[in-house]
Amino acid sequence: MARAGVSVERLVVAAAELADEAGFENVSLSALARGFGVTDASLYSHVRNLRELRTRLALFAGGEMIDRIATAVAGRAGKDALAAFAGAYREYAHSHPGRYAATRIRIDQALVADSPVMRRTAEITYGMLRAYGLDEPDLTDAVRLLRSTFHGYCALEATGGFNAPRDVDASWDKAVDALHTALTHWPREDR
Amino acid sequence: MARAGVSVERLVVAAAELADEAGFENVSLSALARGFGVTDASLYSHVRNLRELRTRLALFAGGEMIDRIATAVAGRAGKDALAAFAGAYREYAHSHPGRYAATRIRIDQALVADSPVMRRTAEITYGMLRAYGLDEPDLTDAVRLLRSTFHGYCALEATGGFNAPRDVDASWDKAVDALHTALTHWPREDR
DNA sequence: GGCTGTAACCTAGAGGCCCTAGGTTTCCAG
DNA sequence: CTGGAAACCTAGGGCCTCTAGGTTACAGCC
Repeated sequence: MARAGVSVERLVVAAAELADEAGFENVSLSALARGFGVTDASLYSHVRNLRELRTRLALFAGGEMIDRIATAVAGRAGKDALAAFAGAYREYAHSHPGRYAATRIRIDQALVADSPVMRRTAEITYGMLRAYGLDEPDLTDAVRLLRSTFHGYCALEATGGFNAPRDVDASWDKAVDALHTALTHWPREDR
Repeated sequence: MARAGVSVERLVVAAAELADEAGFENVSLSALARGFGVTDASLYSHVRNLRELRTRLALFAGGEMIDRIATAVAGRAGKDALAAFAGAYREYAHSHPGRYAATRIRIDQALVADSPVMRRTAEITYGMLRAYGLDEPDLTDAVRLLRSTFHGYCALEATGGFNAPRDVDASWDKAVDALHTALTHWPREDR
C-alpha cells in the first residue's frame, strides 16, 4: 500500500485546520491520524507527543498572525498604526479561532527563544508604539496593556462574554480609541 | 460499607480545590471520584455530566470572585474604586487560578440568566464606573474595555506571556493608571 | 536491476477519561 | 419495621495518549 506521506509540516497544517473547525481543545493525534488515513501510533514518528504538536501549532499560528499584523502596520504610525495592529489582531482571532487559541498556550521558554516569532512580535509591537515617545519601563508597560486588552477582548468575545445588546465592533473601536488616549496621556511618575 | 456522602455542593467545592491544584483542564470526574473514594459512575447521580460540573464550578467561582471584588470596592469611588476592583480581580486570579479559569468558560445562556452572579457582577462593575459620568453606550464600551484588560492581563500572566524583566506588579499598576486616564478622557463622538 | 538501510508505517496493548445500563445496598420517613 | 428513593456498584463501549516491537515501502548505491 502506498504511504500517506505524513510530515511534521503537513501535520501542523492539518492541526491548524482542525483547530479552527473543531476547536483547539479538540485537536487530537487520533483525529489527525484518521484524516491522513493512518493509525495514531504512526504519528509518533513525526512528533514526540501531543504537547510537541501543540507547541508547533502555536509557533506556526503565531508566525502567521504576526505576519498579517506586520503587513497591516507597515507604513503607518501613531493612532493609524495602533488601529491597524488592533484590526489585524482581532481579524486573525476571528477568522482562525483555533489557531488563535493555540498561540495562547504556555510554551517551553527554551523553544520560544529558538523561534524567531517572539522576537519579531516584540519588534513589531514596540515599533508601533514608537510615535508615542515612551521610554522604558513605560514602553514595556504600554505593550503589556495593549496585548492584555487585545487578547482579553478577543477571548471574552470568543467565549460569549459580551452579551449586552451593544455592537461588539463599535465597542472594539472605542476601546482602541481609549487606548490611544491612554498612550497620549501616559501617566508619568511626576504627576 | 458507609456511604461517602457525596453531594453536588461538596462535588463543586472539591472541583474548585482540584482546579486550583491541578489546573482547570485537569478537573475530571474520575479524579474527583477517586478523592471521594467512589467510582466515577457514582457521580452521575449528582451531576448530569462533566459539562454541568464545569458550569456549576464556573458559577461558584464567579460568585466567590464578585463577592471579594464587591467587598474591595465598597465605599470607594472613582480611581480609588477602580484600583480596588482591579486589585481584587487580579488577587483572585492569582490565588485561585483554576477557579478563575473556570469563570471564563462559555456557559449556556439560559443557565446564566437563572443565576444572580452575572447580574451582581454587572451591578458592581457599572456602579464602579458611576463617578466617571459616562452614558450608554459609552458605559458598556468602558465596561468591556476594563474587563478585557483585566482578563487579558491575568490570562497572559498565567500562561507566561510576560517574559520581559519588568516587574509585573508595576506594569499592572501602570495599566490601571492608564485605564483611569482613558476613562477620564473618554473619547466622545464630538472630537 | 538487485541490495540495503532508514524511515514510514503497522499491530497489540496498557492506561486514563466520559458516559450508559442496569443491579444492589443503605438509610430515612412513614 | 418496612418500603422506596437515592447512593452506590459492576460491566462495558468509545475515544484518547503513548510505548514496544515488528513489517514494508522507497531512495540511493553498487
